[in-house]
Parts: sequence; C-alpha cells; structure tokens
Amino acid sequence: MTAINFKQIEEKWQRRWADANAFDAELSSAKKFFFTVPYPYTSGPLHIGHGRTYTLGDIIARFKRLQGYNVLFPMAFHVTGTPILAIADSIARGEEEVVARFKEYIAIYEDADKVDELLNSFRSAENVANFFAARISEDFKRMGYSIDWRRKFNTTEPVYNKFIEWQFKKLYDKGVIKKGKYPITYSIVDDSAVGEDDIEGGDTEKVAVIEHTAIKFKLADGSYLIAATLRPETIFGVTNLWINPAARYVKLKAGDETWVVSKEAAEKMGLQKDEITVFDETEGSVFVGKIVKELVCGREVPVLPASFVDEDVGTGVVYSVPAHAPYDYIALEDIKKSESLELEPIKIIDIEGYELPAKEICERMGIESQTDERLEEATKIIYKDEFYRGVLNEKCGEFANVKIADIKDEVKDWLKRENIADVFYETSRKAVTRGGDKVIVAVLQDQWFIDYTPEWWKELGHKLVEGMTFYPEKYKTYMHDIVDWLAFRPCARKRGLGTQFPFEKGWIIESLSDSTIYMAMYTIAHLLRQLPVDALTEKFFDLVFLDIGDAQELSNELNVDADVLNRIKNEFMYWYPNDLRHTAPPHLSNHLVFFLMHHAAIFPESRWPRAITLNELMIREGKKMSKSKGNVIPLADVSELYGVDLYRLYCAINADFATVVNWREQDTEALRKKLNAVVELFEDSIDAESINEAELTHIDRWLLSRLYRRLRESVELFEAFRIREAGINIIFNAMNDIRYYEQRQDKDRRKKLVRSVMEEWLIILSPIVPHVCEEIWHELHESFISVQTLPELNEAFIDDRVEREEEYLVSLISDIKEILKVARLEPTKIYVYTAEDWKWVLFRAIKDLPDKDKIREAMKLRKDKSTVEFVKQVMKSKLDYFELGEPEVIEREKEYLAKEFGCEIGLNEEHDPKGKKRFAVPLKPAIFVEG
RNA sequence: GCGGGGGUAGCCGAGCUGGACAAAGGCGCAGGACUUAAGAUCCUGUUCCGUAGGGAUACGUGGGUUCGAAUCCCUCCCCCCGCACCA
Repeated sequence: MTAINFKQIEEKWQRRWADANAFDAELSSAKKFFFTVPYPYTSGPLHIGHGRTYTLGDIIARFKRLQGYNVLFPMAFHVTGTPILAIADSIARGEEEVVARFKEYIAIYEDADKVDELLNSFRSAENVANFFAARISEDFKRMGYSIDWRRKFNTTEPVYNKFIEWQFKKLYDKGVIKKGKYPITYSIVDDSAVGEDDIEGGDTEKVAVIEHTAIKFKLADGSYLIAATLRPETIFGVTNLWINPAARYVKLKAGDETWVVSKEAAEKMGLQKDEITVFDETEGSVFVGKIVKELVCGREVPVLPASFVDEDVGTGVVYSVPAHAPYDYIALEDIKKSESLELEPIKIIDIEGYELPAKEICERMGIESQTDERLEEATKIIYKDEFYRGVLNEKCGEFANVKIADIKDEVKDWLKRENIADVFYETSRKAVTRGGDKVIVAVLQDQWFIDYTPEWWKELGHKLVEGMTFYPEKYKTYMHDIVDWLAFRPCARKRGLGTQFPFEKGWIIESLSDSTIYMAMYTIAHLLRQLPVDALTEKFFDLVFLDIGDAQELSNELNVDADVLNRIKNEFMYWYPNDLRHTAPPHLSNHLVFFLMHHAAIFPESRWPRAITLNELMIREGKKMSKSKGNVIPLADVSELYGVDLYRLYCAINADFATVVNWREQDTEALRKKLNAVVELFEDSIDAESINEAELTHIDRWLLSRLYRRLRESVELFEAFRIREAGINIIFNAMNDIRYYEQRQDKDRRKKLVRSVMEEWLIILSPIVPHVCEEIWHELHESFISVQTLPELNEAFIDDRVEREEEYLVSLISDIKEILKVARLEPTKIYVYTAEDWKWVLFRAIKDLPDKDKIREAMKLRKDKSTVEFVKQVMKSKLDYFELGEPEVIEREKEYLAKEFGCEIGLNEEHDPKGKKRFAVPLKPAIFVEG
C-alpha cells in the first residue's frame, strides 16, 4: 500500500473546486442556508486557534450542503479601527519590537529577500491590511473552506462606507445615537485617545480607567487641598493629610474655588474638567505642618510629609486613615519616632478577626518600613476583607452599621452632593504609549454613544434572542443577561480607519459598531460593484433591505436600471436572514450582542438571525497560544506540518464546541494513523464487487446494521452540531466495528460490505475531511463529492435482532473468558446451558414489573422453590429483556466458539457434574468448563 | 466581588436528563502475534481481592437526598474565562 500524499491531493482538489466555482452560491428554488463566520481582522496572520472556528464553520456549511440546502458561505475582511493604524505608525517610527514581529509575519508567507521591501510598504496602513487580507484568503483556500469568494469586501471600501452610513442613519432615526461625557485613556503628546493596542504592554497588562473620589480639605486661606481616594467611606477615620514635600504643587481655579493639587494632577484635571486655570506653583513642603479642616465632621487635621506619596498618582495629596490603611499606619509610626504627635488611629470599620486592621496586618506580615513592597499586598488584603466583611461603625453617622460593599457608592454620591468631593479619573496602572508618551485619563465632553437602554429596544432584543437557537444552549440565557446589561457604548472615535461619522465631522465610526449587520452586505456585495458609489443612497438601501420605496421611481432618481435594483433586492430577500452564525464565546458580550440588537432595531422580525453556534478556543500543549510565548502555529503552516484534512479532523473530533481544545503533537500522530487507516480501508475496498443480498450471513448483516446505524446517528448528531460525536461515530466506532468483523470473518467479504456502504459513508465524512473524500469519490464518480446530496440511507439494513444476537455472543464469550481466567483452566470442553422454556415464560411475565412485585407475580405462575431463586438471579443480573432464540444462536456459532477457545462446545447436553444448569437465566446461559 | 465553566484512572479527555460505570476514546506502560530487526499494524492486560462468570474500594473535600450518585442539593478547597468601548 502506498501512503497517500495529502498535500498533493489537497492542492489538486482546491484547484479544481476553484476552477469549477463549486461553492459560488446562486439563487435557486432549493431551500437556502445562509451561514456566516466573523470576518478576520487583517492585522497579522491567523493561527491554528483561529482556524478552529473557521474549520468547524466550514464543516457545518458542508454538512448543510449535503443535506440539500443551497448554502451561502461568504467571507470578508475587517480593516477598520486603530490596531492596523497603530502598526503602520509603529513601523514608520521604526519600533524594534513591532518591526521584528512583522518581519516574522511576512516571512511566514514570503521569501526572505522580499521581507524588507514589504516591511517598508507597511508604513501605510492600507498596505498592511491588503497584505494580510490577501494572505488570509490564501490560507482559507488552502484549508479547503467552501467559501463563495465573489462576495468578499473589506470594511474600508467606499461601498461599505455607504452601507455603514445607512445603518447609522437608521439608528439615528430611532433616537439612539447620543452625545455625552466619557472618560478615556489619552495621550497628551498626541492629543488623542489611545486604545489597548497603542499602549506599551497593553495586550498583556490592561489599562483600565478608574474613578477616584477627590475629597476637599479646607486650608486656612479658604483654598482646598484635594486628596484623591478609592475608599471615600474611610473619610470618617481621617487623622491627617500626607503630602510629598519635594514634589511640585499648583493652585488652580476650579469654578469659583481654589484647589491645590500636584502639578501632574493639574494637567490631568485640565483634560477632565472644563474651566481649570492654573495660576501658582510651589513646593510641597510649603504645606507641611498646616492645619486643614475636613468637611464631613469639621475636624481639624494636620498636613504631614510622606515620601511614599507619588505626585503622579491621584492628586499628589493623600488623606491618612491609619486605622485601616497599612501605608498610613506605617508612615504615622515613622513620624512618631522623631516627633511627638498626638495622633492616634481612628477606627471606623468593625470587622471580625481584627481590632485595628492596618496595625495587625503590618505586624502579622512583619512590615516596618514605608518602602516595604509588601505594603501593596497588605493594602489589598485589608481592602478586600473590609469591603466584603467590614461594617461601618457608629462614628460614620447615617452610614453606620452597613456593610462597606453596600454603602460605598452611597457615601460617594453623598460626598459629591454635599460638594465635599469631586470625581477624578486615573489609570489603573502607570502606562505609556508605544511611542513612549504618558497615558492619562481625559474626559471627552462630546463623545458619541449608542444608547442601548431604551425599553423598546431591550424588549425587541429579548424577543429576538428568545426566538433563536443557541448551541451550546447555555449561551441563550447568558445572552439575555447581556442584553439587559448593555447600556451606553461609544460608537465613534477621533482616530482609526473606518467610515466617517455622518452626524459630525472629525469622528470615525468605531470598528465594532460598524460590524453589526454586515452579513447583509454579503448577499449583495458582488452586485453592488456594478453600480456607481453615488447610487448607494439611503433610499437605495431602504429599498434593498427594507423593501421601502419603489424600484422604478428610484431607478430614475439614481439613474440605475430598475432591473438591476430588483435583482439586488431579490438576492437580499432570498438569502436573508442569516440562518447560522458560528463564532467564539469571547464575542458574546460585544460583537454578538450588537449583531443581535442592531438587527432587532433595524430589520423586521422575518430578517432576524436564526441561530448562533459557538466554539471554545484552542490551546497548545496545555498552554494558551500567544505571540509572547512563541508557541503559535500559523494557519499557513498547517498544510505543510500536518496536512489540512488531519487538522480538520483534529478540530472536529478532539473536543466538543463547549470545550477548550488542546492541540497536542502526540495526539496529531495518533489521529494521523487513524485517518490513514480509514483511507486505506476505502482504497482497499473500492474495487470489490458488490455483495448479493441473498448471500449475507449473520455477521455480514451485523456489520451492515452497525455501519448504517452509525451513519444515521451521525447525520442526527451533525444536525445538532455535535460534530465531535458524529465524527467519532463514523471514524473511531465504525473502524472498531470493522476490526471486530475481521476477527469474525475474512477480509474479502469485508471489502464487499464496505464497498456497499462506502458512498454514503464518504459523503457523510466529506464535511470533515473533504480532500481525501473527494479523491476517493473520484475513483467512482465524475462529480464533486463536496456538492453531493446525501441519498436516503438504506434503513432496511439496520437490524436490532442481528445486533442483539451478536451482543449475546460477545457477553457469552466474555463470561467464559472470565471463568477461564479465575479458575485458571485449560478447557477440554465447554458446556453451555441456555435457560429452559419456563424461565423464558416467567422472564416475559415479569419484565415490566417493579422489582418488589416480581417474585409474587412469578410465584402465581409457577409455584416452586426454584422460581424464587430464578427471579432473584434475574433481578441481580439486571438483564434488559429482548426475545432471542438462544439455542439457535449458539448452535450457529458453535464452530466460532470452538475456534475461539480451542475446544469442543457442548450445548444443552445432559452432562452437568457441578449442577450449573440451574443457574441459567434468559440471555445469560450457564457455563461449565471441563479442564 | 459579579457572571460563566471546571476539578474523573500515570496523562489527555468522554460520561453528568441518577441505575447495565471499574467508568468511552486516545496517549503512555506491560505482555503477545507479525518481522532478521526496527517501525507500522493487530490482539490481551493496565484499582485491589477471588480456583466459576463474583466481591470490595474509587470520579477535588466534607455532608445530605435516594432502594441506588461521577451524575441531584449544600459546605469548603483549588483551577480557568469574561467584566466593556477593545479587535
């Protein structure tokens, strides 16, 4: 047998599918199935983890095709947003890390001598996008995906811009596009928003926007020292302020008040609030020793120096709560060593297990110095303990006796209402852009949002979700929750690639907001190219998508043939809605919920999406795949390293959708052997002549029954998206059946039998491993297997009785083996005694009775001591009832049994020296071994 | 914390609408067949006890419900994912 050259046949069939436009979907009278997978973002190569989703998607698409659906499976490319722009900028700046990474990426696809030139072209975002879009589409072709490529587009094309504009107009008309304030991460140097991808290390260590409460402390001159805190409820326990004597502080006008904050904080405030004017700058030491009045209880507390205060975190002023903050406690103790101070911690939180929490945690951890790094950890421990278990005590006025977790926001709101506090935003960690500029938080005063909160919208959303199918099902409930949780979402940015925001110049539509209903584009994208872009007006899309307006009228207005308009509209009307979208769970709370909500808002119910399937991610050798770990396998290498069908089989069989799949080299090898064995089986059987039904033996019938049953089950499993089980059934289990058969029968007969089920088998297998199936199929037929429809399976071969008989035999053999093993016998003759007729009569009579009634009922029929013994045996052996002519089966298989055990078999003979006969029960014969 | 998912044999992983489960499948390991040999393939075994098809103990921990629990409920411990404006 020659090993099949997978790579060669992959290329061959991919080429032939492409030449024949095998997967181009046209309108027809057949029932349609419009299937989508999210378009890839073209900022780099895809890896085998991404491939899992696309591969399972393709398997579904191919399965639907064999079920007779007219399947549309299109693809496009996502280009909008900031990452690609950030990449181009980084490359233009010559950032080493990015340059190195992209050289590597290019080298995946190109010869070494072209790398530098291409990299140079990557200074333009457009070139980055185009390069990867082209390579990814090559990858997809090489994976054998059955995509209709005529409909591809990318999200920066004018056609797409027009489509997105239309969509936003529809939303605007619904009144959900709004303006408001919004805090964002921001670079002062660039004067623009920065996203995760612009931040140094932003992909591994996220930077969040954190809301601090900025509390005012009144100085003698009427101005305020502003101390920012994450724990406003501790204001009741303040004993003093901390200020860094060496840092620079400024005075600023905020409204009609004068505030003192660090110089850095003032700069941030300038970007967070209107009307901030800085007018004076001094050193922190100026304030040391002054007395300030806290405005909650009106107590007077001193300002003390502290080295741990960072002028670039918060406002550079910190209020001290030594009872509950480890930093404050240690700093206070330090000062007390050199000066005599009358300050004592004020305990305001009662919590089990602590008297004075800050003191005790420091003592427990052995922290004694302000510079001890473990102070951070101590703070976290206390914070967490107090937040969830702590209760404010009687010193906290109206907030007393309430858990911190329940009262924190109320305290914060109250402080703001009383004008004792303001809001101050800070990043969750210190961060810089990839260009090295500081990242701070700015508040946009006029950010555009989509407001998902209107009642009507939520209701539609829930209705849509309720009417959909989700697999795995648990995601349906989850999606309802997400619909409820969704509120305001910024939908435009100042920077990035994308469509101009139609309602205000200078804004670009944010890239998840432009990827919500784009499936509609697939239905018509290839036709739109025939039209001038100017013709893609609001009325045009209204006509095509919503059937509003008249084609003839619009034809005159746009100067476009009415037939063309109708053709486009018909195409949309035929394909829409999206019957199934297949993706991964991380998209649930962003892309998918927008997908659903926007459909709910814009389209009538008949055009709402029908189903969503989701598969978990892929890891490799137990670890997450990531660039930084260097353990990524590019999709482009799959063909070379493993072979596409093997990869597809792995994706299909190794885990259910709901499970993270682990890519293990070792397992790929095991699977390769299995795949080879299957291919070999088919190749080996292909020339066999068909078998005459009249000459089928019991075991022949058994094999056919098993195989047809498996095929039938697999179709049902596929239908339910249980691809893993379907695959296991028609590969692993079916191969086991054949192996078993070969032990029972000779190979030539097997070939004939396999040949007789082979075509159906191949068709059902083809969604998973299309290339080898295509190859084998073509030894029999001219047409593509990939576009075959599965014929009716020959159900007549599925025969319960035949399978039961074989089961019976197997269990008899295993019983005998067990006896031989335990008794350590070399058999000279094996006696088998089947149950006598009266036992069968009773067996039938009591089979459906509950255990407790069985003996009584049996005794009614046959009054004898042996009846009781028999019924007890039946109950113990938990036999599943079915009718079987036991002696006939054993008689028929006597020869086989004799061969199996190398001795004579006696059936129901008188000879019974050990009195075993009486132990026989129906379906479980008694056995005596002589040896 | 909130929300979601888990913890199963040496390993990976099914089962988890309660009963036929000592627990699929794969890997590993051991023995055997084939082979000059290796590889590949196939067979057998892989908790413990047992000279008759049986029994005992097992599915993170500790309880509970039940005639019966890996499967249902509760306690605790541990792990993973998401918590947004970012594709």
